[in-house]
Amino acid sequence: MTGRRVCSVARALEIVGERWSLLVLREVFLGVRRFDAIGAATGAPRAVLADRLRALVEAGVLVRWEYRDAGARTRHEYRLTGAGRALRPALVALMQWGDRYRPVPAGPPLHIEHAGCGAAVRARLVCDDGHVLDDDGRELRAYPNSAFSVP
Amino acid sequence: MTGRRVCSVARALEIVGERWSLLVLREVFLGVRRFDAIGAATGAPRAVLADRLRALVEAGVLVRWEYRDAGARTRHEYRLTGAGRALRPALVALMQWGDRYRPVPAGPPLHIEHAGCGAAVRARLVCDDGHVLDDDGRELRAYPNSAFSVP
DNA sequence: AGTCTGAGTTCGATATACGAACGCAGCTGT
DNA sequence: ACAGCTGCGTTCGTATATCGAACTCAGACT
Repeated sequence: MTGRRVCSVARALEIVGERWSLLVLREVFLGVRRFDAIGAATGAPRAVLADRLRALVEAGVLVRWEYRDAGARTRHEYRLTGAGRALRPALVALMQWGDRYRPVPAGPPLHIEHAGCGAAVRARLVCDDGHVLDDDGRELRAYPNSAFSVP
Repeated sequence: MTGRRVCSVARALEIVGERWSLLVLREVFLGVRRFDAIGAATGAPRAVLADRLRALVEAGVLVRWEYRDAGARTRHEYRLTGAGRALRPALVALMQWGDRYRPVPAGPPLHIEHAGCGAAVRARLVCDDGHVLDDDGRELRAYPNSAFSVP
């Protein structure tokens, strides 16, 4: 047994597993950074949105950035930190799963490509020797860390 | 604006975004397939677990598989479908984020490597021409599908 | 007959989510 | 100066979900 809070997926989901959190992050990735705009794009209730943004800032995934448009008062916007940007592969993986297994008639709403060569980009498993693995997971081997063995 | 249910991440999260769903799936990936075992490993309350398993089966991510141990009555276990296995990159991406940004003193609880070469495996963005992208996303270009433009 | 086990259901208490309404600060036009 | 607008939240009352513990049920074993 892997235990409860020992699981890394569980620790990640403590931050981004709340309802709306990942949708908020998706909008920030797309450049939507202001409270009302994020609310409109995701549909999250305002109170929940305020709570999620607070939690994401506290978790170090977003920062509240002060800015001022010409002739306007000081406002805030939310920007990704390094930890936030590191969530991109997870978000892309979920996006492509949605595109494939929950498609909409008009096709994928967002297309992502490699700026260098223009080819479509996907989240895949890659080993540190550079081999790109098959999606069926047959080339994969998983070892539990022995420090977590059941006593 | 990208709209609400138009977002592919949102459609994916309708299935796997409920509390416990991804943790249940992680256990099934690790070979934990029976109700009580999944419950013990995740800590999910039994009623919620029953509900999630039902939803995941209905969504085509798991199947309820009938089996019989020698001298025992018919039982059920939950197995991944193709759609379920396709969630592996998302799960690995979340796992490595948790390992990196929410580490535990003893180190990563699970190590994943390439069976062929033994090198560590990570979820990364790869284009269809085989280029592995940097994690900072600077090599990335995203286009909204014009069919979704605001009228 | 009685016990054990795996796989859920049921139940009352608590926590979260929901949408609508309200608050507030500071700019802008009059 | 003063009303109005806007961006960004907070408050409120209700609906829904989650929680842990207790209960059920079927079939095999003793």
